[in-house]
Amino acid sequence: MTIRIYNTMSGQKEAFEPLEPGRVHMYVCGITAYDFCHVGHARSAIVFDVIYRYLQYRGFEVVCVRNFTDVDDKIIKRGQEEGANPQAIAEQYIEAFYEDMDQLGVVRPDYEPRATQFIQEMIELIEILIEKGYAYQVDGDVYFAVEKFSGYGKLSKRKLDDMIAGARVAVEAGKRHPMDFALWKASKPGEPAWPSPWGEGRPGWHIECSAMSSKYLGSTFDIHGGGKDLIFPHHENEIAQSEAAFGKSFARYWVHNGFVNVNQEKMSKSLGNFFTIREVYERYQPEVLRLFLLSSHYRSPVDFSPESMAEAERGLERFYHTIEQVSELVGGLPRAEQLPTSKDPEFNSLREKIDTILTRFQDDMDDDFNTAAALGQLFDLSRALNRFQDNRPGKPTPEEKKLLAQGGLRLRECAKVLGLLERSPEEFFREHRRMSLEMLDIDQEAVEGLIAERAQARKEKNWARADEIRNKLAEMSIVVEDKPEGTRWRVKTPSE
RNA sequence: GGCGGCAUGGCCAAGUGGCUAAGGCAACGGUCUGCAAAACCGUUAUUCCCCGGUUCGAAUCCGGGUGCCGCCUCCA
Repeated sequence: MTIRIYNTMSGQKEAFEPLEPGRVHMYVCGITAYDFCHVGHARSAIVFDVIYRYLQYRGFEVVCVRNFTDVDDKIIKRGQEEGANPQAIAEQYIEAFYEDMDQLGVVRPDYEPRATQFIQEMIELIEILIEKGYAYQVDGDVYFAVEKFSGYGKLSKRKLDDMIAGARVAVEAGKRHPMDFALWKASKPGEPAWPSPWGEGRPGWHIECSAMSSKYLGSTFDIHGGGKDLIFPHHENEIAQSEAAFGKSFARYWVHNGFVNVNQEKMSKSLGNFFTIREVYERYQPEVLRLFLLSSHYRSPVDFSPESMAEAERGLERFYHTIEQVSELVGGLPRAEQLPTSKDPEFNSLREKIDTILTRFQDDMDDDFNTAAALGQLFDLSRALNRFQDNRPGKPTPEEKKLLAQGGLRLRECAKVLGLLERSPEEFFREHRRMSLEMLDIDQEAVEGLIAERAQARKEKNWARADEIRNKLAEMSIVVEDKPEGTRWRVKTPSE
């Protein structure tokens, strides 16, 4: 079975064959560091994090590059507004980006270059483009001449004529064609500037990705990714620059993630309907956001809402509950072993589920990284594990324990590829409780006092009193669970 | 105006030519429980926006319609 990837260039799923067998070179467009990241950025990061993890899981040696744009109009503007140096602004938001991403469990790519570290390479690239007649200089600016590149529009499926027809295109003096874009911009006083053959200036946005990708991955590489909104003009322009300069085809598979919506509309700065990642962390654990975002296919839009986040939270509780139960029963999860055998049909039914989970998971993931379907397989296994334990009220036999342990282990093995269930259940539930109590402003000791009081009442079989306390706790959004070994409690979040 | 995407049960969401249309959430009934909760079992789409067509056979392909969204300016 091979991996199939939807390629924006062809508009179809294609069998994935890297340029060099066993090795994958991928480049992902990162952020422009001028503000805190929102849920849309989180989606992109998570989608490509999962692709990165999965390709490694499938045995590829992956070299992944994700850039930071640390020089650009928005950063400069922000600097002016705050009276700060643009470089400091970029630094500050790159730092914030790492804080957000680390919590989300996004693995760091192999290389994370910043545009300003590659000024010389960009200048060299622009010189090649001028030499080859693809670019021209006007005063201190250099533009790419889109008409010279015959393939312009092949990724976004547009024709130059159509583009100018409907849209208002910035009329900039000196451009030969309205769609020509800047490779180099002359800097105004007070703006960041680097010396160049065309005078003091700074690079245009698109050129950095062409320069950095070729530097780390070669002029032709396997996967290029980013949000759907980058297809035009950013990726179209990258193709034009790179293919014009190197005379070789650029990225082989173009992967684009869909948007995060709010009430069916794209989450964006301009609409003001965005939630920063750190705002989300005030109410939910980062892992909840991750599960939510992976519950839909990466190319589909997802609607961000309290309801869907609550749903993801319940889903996580379910998974961790299963792992907790299994761990308690078998005493931690040991190493991977062969699955034990038995003649018992129930045993074999679970054994079958466990035996096939890895291939079922892989089949779904191979099909264009279908995380939603893959998660379905994991929920299915989770339920099977719960069922088996539920139907064995007595002590499990050593063989049964072994089977359950392997089931728990494999559940985690698959989840890990999605960046999920990497913590202990205790940690998850503790954190869940802590956040809920804080949000509802409930005192933990008060709750525990009432629980103890109720335990006493129950001991005396004073059910009326016990229920009275339980009702009181319920009003505080506390749900109790009486277990043979004692009473547990959890906080019911308002959205539940 | 140009280009592209989406429409599946109460909600979320897989499935893109053929076994009983995954899975999650919610609801209801049951098992368990002092009663609950959690967990488990069962029930909830003869049907996949509408109308035509192709086919032995379509949610899946083609044509038309309706609705929603995105890109064409910075954007993950």
